[in-house]
Amino acid sequence: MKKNNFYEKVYIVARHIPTGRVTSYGAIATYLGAKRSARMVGWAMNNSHKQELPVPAHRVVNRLGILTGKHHFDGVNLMQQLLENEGIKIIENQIQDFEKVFWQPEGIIFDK
DNA sequence: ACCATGACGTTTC
DNA sequence: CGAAACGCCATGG
Repeated sequence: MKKNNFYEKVYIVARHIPTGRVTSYGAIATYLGAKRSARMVGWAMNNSHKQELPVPAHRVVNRLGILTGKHHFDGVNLMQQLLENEGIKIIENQIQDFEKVFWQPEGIIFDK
């Protein structure tokens, strides 16, 4: 993991997700200029736990607002609990009112 | 350079 | 609705 551009950005963006809001892998990828690399974003999340700074990966879901990556957390309920704890309603692994809690990356400052 | 992998996305069945 | 087939692309062996 020496990559400092793509992953770094992904982590930075993820850390900018406001509490109680969520975004999608595709949104992040698009914001980073590689809209076709949503998979990379997901993969970055996979490595996110290795980062020193905490990355709220639970606030990143797929474009349908489904917690596809929940299996990568401690328990399959952790991700959902974290989100619900922030006021997000989830039913059957799917975020309710996804459009309302969706957060589009913007105004992010990439340190570097 | 080639091949495999993947927390995606879209389309099709 | 669920599964599968593609497409896409960065990363690592």
